[in-house]
Amino acid sequence: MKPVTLKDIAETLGISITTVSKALKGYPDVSKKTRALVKELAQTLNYKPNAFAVNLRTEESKTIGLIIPEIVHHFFSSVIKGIVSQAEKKGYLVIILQSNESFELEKKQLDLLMNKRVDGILISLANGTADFKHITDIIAQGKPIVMFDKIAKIVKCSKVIIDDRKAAYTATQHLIDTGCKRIAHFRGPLLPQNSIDRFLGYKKALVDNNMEYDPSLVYIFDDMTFEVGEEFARKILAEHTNVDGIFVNTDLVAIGAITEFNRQGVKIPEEISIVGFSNWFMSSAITPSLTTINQPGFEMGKKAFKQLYKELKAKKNKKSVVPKILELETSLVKRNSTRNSE
Amino acid sequence: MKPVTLKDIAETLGISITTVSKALKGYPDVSKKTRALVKELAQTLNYKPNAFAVNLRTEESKTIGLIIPEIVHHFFSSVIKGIVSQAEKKGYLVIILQSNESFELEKKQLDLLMNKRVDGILISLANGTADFKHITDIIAQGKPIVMFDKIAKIVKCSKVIIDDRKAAYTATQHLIDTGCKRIAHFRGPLLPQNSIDRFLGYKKALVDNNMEYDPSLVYIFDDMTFEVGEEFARKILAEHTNVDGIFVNTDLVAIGAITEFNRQGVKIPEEISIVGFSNWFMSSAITPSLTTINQPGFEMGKKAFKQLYKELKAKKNKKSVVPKILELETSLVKRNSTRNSE
DNA sequence: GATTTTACCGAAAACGTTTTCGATTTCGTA
DNA sequence: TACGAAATCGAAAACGTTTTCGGTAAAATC
Repeated sequence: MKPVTLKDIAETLGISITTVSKALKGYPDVSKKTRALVKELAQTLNYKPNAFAVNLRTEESKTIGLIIPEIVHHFFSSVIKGIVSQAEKKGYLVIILQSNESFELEKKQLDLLMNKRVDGILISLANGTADFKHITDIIAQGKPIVMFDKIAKIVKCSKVIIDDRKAAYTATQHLIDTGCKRIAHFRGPLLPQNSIDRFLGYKKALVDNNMEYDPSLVYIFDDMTFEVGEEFARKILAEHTNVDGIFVNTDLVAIGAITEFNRQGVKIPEEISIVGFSNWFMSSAITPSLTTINQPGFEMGKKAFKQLYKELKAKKNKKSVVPKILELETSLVKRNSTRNSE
Repeated sequence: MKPVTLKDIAETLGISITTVSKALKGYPDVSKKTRALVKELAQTLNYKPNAFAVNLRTEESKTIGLIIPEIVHHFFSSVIKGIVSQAEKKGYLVIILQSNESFELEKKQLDLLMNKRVDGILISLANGTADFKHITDIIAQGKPIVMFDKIAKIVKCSKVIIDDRKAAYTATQHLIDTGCKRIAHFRGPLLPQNSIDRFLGYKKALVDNNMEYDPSLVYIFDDMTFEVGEEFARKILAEHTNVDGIFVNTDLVAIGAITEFNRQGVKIPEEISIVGFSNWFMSSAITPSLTTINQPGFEMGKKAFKQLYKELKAKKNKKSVVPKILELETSLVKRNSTRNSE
């Protein structure tokens, strides 16, 4: 009934606990014979080291924490998958918590993870997070932490991101290249860096092409829902009949807009061209299929863990690490919601 | 630098470690005065109990494991969210692993969790899992485990499910009630219980209504993708021109089919009515919106954890638990992919 | 045969907590 | 004053592992 321990093996073999431990861990100072004996008995008794004891002794749990704003979200769940798959390969398990886009909750979850003494932390910031003391405190304690996607530029730690500004620039430029003259932007919330950068990329593309930047063409939404896309599509039709292109912060909203335009008989891309962001799998399914920016979530998760792993290793060897910014490549996926560029 | 321990507090206060521990944990045999002193110092020193030591001593980690076939999936990510949110309320953290619908991986992940000595396990079986020794072994060891969604009826443990057969029956009956005379079924893989039950519900509805059950109208798919929906829609049009209703195993595939029918100019619901399964949020977004069965993922996650929690408590009090089958209510969500029932 | 080297083993401390149980002090009451 | 009860405290064991360090026995060297 009780799980078998080193002591059990030692006693039945008439040797010391020390030797058993060393035999199992491949220490050189134990004879071939006893090593074989120990390993065999451990096998037949189905011995599994008590993780709690190992944790206490080694001061590490081979467990990392992950804080994410929202689990039910295609992009984030892809990231989770990337993290979990990579962590598993290196023998790490991952504890998931959700901040629900709340700063307060984010702090609380971080605290939980620290109390559990996870070896390291992966985090994508909540939209509302503007104060970073909870993060810098952790860094000060020497606990490895890496941010991804929704990051804070000001905080000194490793990050894995995409170049939102460049990607948004590319998206907007594509609208311009395919003949759009008046381009609106469905922007995300005011705060998170992504949202800001995508907006800036949009704006810069306009300016670089000598097109007027008109603030009234920027629609801000807090909730990234399908319905918001529908609503903004209606607004555009009502308020700006001359708009012939829209760069949307995220695919889901873009698809909502497409649905509404379809319903109203507005021709895409002839009358209005649309570019989304994320390359959600539904964007190739909708009619017309959505031109969008591919945002590699799975890859981001993998890279984020890999970086954290490096820092965990470094910490073990008492080496210091210089924070690293990993920028993943994005690409424009041309589909049928924009015209052909000649 | 080093985290503060009970010893640190004891030494600066000139009392024993025992008393400090008792003061913090509210034992009655410590005076108001020292209790206050200890608590205050603990506060100012920001003392956090070493989770590793607590784990070792108490033989529990306040951590549970969760194994899921696929993280990037709307239904499952809803379940995850339900589990995590509920677990957090009770002070539990959750470790997520993914079986990738592989039996071998499932076994391996279960092993990992057992080695980590999680307090309990939540699992939704992989499609390929037909042998359950890895599960019963765990039950035999007295570790609480509860299954959800994709379960094994034969295994004696608590489960939280929906009545797939009944829901499928309702869905099919709705097609019949709205005038469909020849109803096809896009069925999931052969193995998992859900897939079987939904098929059986479909079949029973036909028989109960004196309609012919025609095996050639049942299309089996292994991958639940949008593309499969498109493909089967084409097949239906090619092979069975008289089909006027389809009950589809899952919304994503149904939406693929709708897209293809739209493309081909087949009128929904006039020429072909469609009912899906899951109530994925996109099913209200597509045109025509999809009539479907609402499958409460978040709720399922919550209930699954609650049941596990009960069993964890029971185990602590050395009480035995009788496995419980929790059946969640589903409902038919009528939308525009089926006709009005008069 | 004496000495050094090598191979092998185990005692013991340590990680930080929880909890039992016995010891001491304080208090109330006769 | 004396005695029992109540209040308060601490020593010590225990959880199971890892690792240092010293010790003994065997093998190698001269």
